[in-house]
Amino acid sequence: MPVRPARIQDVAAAAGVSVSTVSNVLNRPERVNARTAERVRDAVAALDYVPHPGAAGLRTGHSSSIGLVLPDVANSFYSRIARGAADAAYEHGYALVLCDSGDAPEREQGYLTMLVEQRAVGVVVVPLSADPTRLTRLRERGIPLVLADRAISAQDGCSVSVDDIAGGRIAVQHLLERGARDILVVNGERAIRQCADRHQGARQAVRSRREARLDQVVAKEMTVAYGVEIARRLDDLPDGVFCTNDFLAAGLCRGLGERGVRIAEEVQVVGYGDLDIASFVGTPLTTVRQPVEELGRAAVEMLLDEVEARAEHAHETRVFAPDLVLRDSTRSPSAT
Amino acid sequence: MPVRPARIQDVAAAAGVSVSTVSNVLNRPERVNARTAERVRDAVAALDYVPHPGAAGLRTGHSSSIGLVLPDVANSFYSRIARGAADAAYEHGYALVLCDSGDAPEREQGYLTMLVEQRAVGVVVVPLSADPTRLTRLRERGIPLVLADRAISAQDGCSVSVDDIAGGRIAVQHLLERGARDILVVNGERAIRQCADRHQGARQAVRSRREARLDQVVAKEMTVAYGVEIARRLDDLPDGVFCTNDFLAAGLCRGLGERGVRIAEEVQVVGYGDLDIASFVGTPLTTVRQPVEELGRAAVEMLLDEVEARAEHAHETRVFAPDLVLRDSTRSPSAT
DNA sequence: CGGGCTTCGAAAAACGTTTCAGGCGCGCCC
DNA sequence: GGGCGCGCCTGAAACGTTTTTCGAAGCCCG
Repeated sequence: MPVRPARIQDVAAAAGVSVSTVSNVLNRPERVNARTAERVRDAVAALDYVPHPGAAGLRTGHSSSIGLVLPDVANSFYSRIARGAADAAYEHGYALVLCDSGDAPEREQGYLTMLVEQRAVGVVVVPLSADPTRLTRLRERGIPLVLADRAISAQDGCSVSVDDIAGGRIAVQHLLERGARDILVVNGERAIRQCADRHQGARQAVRSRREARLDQVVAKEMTVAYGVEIARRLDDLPDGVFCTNDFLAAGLCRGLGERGVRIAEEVQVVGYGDLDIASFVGTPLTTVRQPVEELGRAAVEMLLDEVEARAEHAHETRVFAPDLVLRDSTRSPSAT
Repeated sequence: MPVRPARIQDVAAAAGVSVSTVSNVLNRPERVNARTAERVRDAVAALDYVPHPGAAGLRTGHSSSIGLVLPDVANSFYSRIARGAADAAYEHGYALVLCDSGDAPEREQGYLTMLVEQRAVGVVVVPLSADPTRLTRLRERGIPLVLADRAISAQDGCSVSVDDIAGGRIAVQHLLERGARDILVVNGERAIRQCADRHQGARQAVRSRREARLDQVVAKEMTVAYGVEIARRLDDLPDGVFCTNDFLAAGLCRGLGERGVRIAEEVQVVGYGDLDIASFVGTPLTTVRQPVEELGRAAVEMLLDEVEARAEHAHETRVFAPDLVLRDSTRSPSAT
C-alpha cells in the first residue's frame, strides 16, 4: 500500500515547530537549539521522513546528480571508469547517471541534452570523437565538464588521462633491462592517439641505449587473431616484443607458440592494459597496468571540486602514471 | 558565461501566450491550435528552452529516473546488464542511476535509501544476498521493483533471470549428441544457485540416454587456476566435460593440454557464460551464451510497464533461455 | 438573429523545499 | 528599570512546472 510519503510540513506539525525550523535542523543544525533539534529528529524518525531533493533543488538551483557519458559500459576499460566514478559519487552523496552512448554520436548528443534538462550538476565525458565542439552546449549552460581519456584545453575544463607515453616507455625499458636489444612494437593504427603515444614512449626508451634497435609492425585490428597472424609472418625473430594491447600480445604468444618459439626464453613479450586475458593466457603476460578506476574517481572528484569551489577552482589536467605487472612472459624459468 | 536558463515563463512572454499554453504545447499538443503551437515552438527554439524535469516532477509526483543497483559494474556480467538497462532507459526517456554496491550490503542499503530520497520511479536490483527483506523499504514506499538474476515471490514484483537448468541441459545434450557418454561436470560450490541449477540441467539431459553417465567434481573457486588443477588430478578421462563457467573450462583445457590430451578429439569441453576468454583461448570454447543484455533491457521494460500501467500491471517472472555457441572444443578437426 | 456548443487560451493553485527578513522573549548592562 | 543585543524561531516568498477550472470567442443551426 503506497503510503503518501511524509513531507517536511508533517514533521513540523509532529514536532510542534515551523517548517523552516525543520529545514534548519536538517541543513544547518548549529542554528537551532539542541533540545528542539532533538524533538525534530525524533519526529523525522517517527514519520520516516525523507527529504525530497528534487524540491530542494528547485529552490537552491542545484541538483544532486552528475552524468557519466561513455561509449560502452560493457567494455572493461569503461566499466572500470564507471566503477571508480560510482565510488566517488557515492561517497560525496551524488547520484551518478549512466549514459551509454553506444558509439553513436547522436546518442551521445541526446544524453548531453538530457543531462542539461536534468540540471545535472556536472558531467564526466569519455567522448566518442576528438572533436569537442559537441560539448559546447554544456559549457554554454555553465555545466562543469571533465573529460576523461582525452585532453581538453585548460581554459575549458579539467581532464584526466593515463600517460600512454610513459606506458610505452616503461614497457620497453623493462624489455631492455631484461636484456632484449632487438625490439619489435606490435601496434594498432597510428591514427589512434593511444597507439601513437605508446610507440613514442617505446622510442624514448630505446634512445637511451645505443646498442638497441626498434621496429614496428602495425596490425589492422587489435585482436587476438591479428596477433597470431603477425607471429606467423615474422621473418627474423626479435628478442623482445612490445604489443600495445593485450589481445595482440595474447595472439602473438599463441602464434609464436605454434612456431615452437619459447616465450620469455627466446622472445620476451610485454602487453598493454592488464586485461583479464593477460593473466589467463598460457604464459601469463607481463603487461602495463592502467589505474583506470582511479581515472574515474579522480574525474568525479575534480568535477565536484569545480562544483563546490566554483570561483577559486582552477582547471587541471591530471595524468596518471601506468605501471608494470610482471608475469611469466618476460621471466625466463631460470630466473627467480 | 553561465546564462540563466530560460523558464517556461520567458517562452510564454516571447510567444505572447500564457504559461499554461506553453505547457500544453509541450505536453498535450492536441489541445492547442496548430498556429499557436508553432509560434510557441519557435519561441522555445529561439530561447533554447529546456524544461526542468525536477520542477515538473515536483508537480506531477513522478521523477524520471530509475535506479540500477548491482554488485559490481566492472564485472562483465553486470556491466552487460547495465548496458541493456541503459539502452532501454534511454529509449523511454528515463535517466538510469548507476548504483554499484561493491559487494557491501550496507552500501546496497545506502543506495536504496538514496533512491527513495530521489523519488526514483522504480528500481532494478541485482541483489547481493538472497534475502529480500532489505528491499521492503522500497516496497513500503510504493516504488516498483524488478529483481534481476534472482527470483521474487510473484506478489512482490517482477523478476528476470536466465534459465540455468536449461543451460546445463543444452550443454550436456550437445556433448551427448557429439557422442560423449562418460560426462564430467566441473562445478562450483553447490551452495551457489547457478551451479546447482546447471548441474540439475546436466542430470536431466543425461537421464534421457540410458547408456550415458554423469560425474561431478566441485572446484573451490571458479577460476582458471582451479580448472588447471582439476585437469591435472583427473584419474580416468571422461569423453565429455561440462564446466559450469568459462574460467574453469579454460583452465581445464590448459591442464589437459599439458597432459597431452587433445581437446575435442579425446575430450570434448563445454563452458558456460561466453566470456571473452572463451573465444581467445587456445582451442576456442563451445559455451553457453546467456542473453544478459536482454536481461537488463527486459528488467527496465517490465519496470516501466509497472510504472505506466499501474493498475492493470501484473507481476511477471521472465526467464530467458540461454543458447549454445559452437566452437572448436567440441568440434574435432575431421568434422566440418 | 440568437442560443448553445465547441474550441482555445488564461489564471491560479499546488507540488516540497530553502531562505530571507523579521519577531519574540530573555538576560545583561548601564 | 529600561534599552539593547542575542539566540531562537516563524512567516512568507520563491523556485519552475502541471493541471484544473473557467471565461471568451466563434461557429452551427434553428
